[in-house]
Amino acid sequence: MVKSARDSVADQATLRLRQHGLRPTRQRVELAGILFRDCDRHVTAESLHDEVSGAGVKVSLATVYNTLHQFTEAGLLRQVIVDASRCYFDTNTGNHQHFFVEKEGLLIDIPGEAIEVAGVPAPPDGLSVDRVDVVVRVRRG
Amino acid sequence: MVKSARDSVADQATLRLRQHGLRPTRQRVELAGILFRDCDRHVTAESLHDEVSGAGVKVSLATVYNTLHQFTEAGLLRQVIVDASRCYFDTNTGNHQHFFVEKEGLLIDIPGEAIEVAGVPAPPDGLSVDRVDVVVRVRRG
DNA sequence: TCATAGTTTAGAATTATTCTAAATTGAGTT
DNA sequence: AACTCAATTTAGAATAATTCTAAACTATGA
Repeated sequence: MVKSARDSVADQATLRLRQHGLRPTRQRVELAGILFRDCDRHVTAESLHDEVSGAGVKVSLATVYNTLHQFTEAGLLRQVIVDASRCYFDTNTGNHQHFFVEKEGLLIDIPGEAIEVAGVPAPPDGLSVDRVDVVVRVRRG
Repeated sequence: MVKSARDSVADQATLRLRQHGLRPTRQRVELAGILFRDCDRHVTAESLHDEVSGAGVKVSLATVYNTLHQFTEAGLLRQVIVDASRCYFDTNTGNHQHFFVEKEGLLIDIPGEAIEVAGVPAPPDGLSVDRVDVVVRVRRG
């Protein structure tokens, strides 16, 4: 029996999970496989659940939520807040910003080096800057 | 009977509502009075409902939601998206950005002239920029 | 005063998310 | 391979913010 491409994705995922102190369960390996096989993905819990279910894998929605949060804690994902009603997770954890097509719920990365935010005043006393998020809201047409 | 300060706030609110094609109902006048009496306020539906209720005025939460959206449509308010679970409304509709203290749900305005965002790439084909939002996430300490 | 379209409201419905407690499982022992 | 046990998964209930619905109310112009 030869190793399939799928096995290699799973192996990569398993390794990555172990490196981040996460036990590589079947569910986490499947989700990590989907999330990190390709680059720069933006998912919601629902969209990821649909995707993994569509691939014939049985993972509960609760586990998708748990896993997204654990991956975020572990630094494998980053949360993106652009919509009051949905929470997005981004596989790109580096310095970058986003275009957001509200109507379609579509996020597009903007390289961090491209954008520069100048003139941010010092925050009021007792506060320190955590990070600066830029959302470029765009629409068709 | 002399005119009270409260009446004058109500008169201003009434005028403003008429100017924007909104019928000045008791509820809308009360809410507009609270929102626009002072400058630069940031509210959620819940916080505004608490505030108006606390002032002894009876307005349903549904009406607060309706009113916030109508005011936004009319250009009297602007929505601010900084939190995945709550929706904020800002009485400052001009060009400006925000500090956000996540733990406290606190928004602080940054004048639009202060901040400059440079290097935003052209959006992908078929998309045009609606606006650019900057959120400076800050924390105590 | 009347008519009526616009508005308000209580409560039900919806949506995204989190919680709970019981069942299952991964991984290190024996 | 069987055993143990803490970590994980899960179905379904619970929560929270928001929206919807349909009936009651009200501002306004005739």
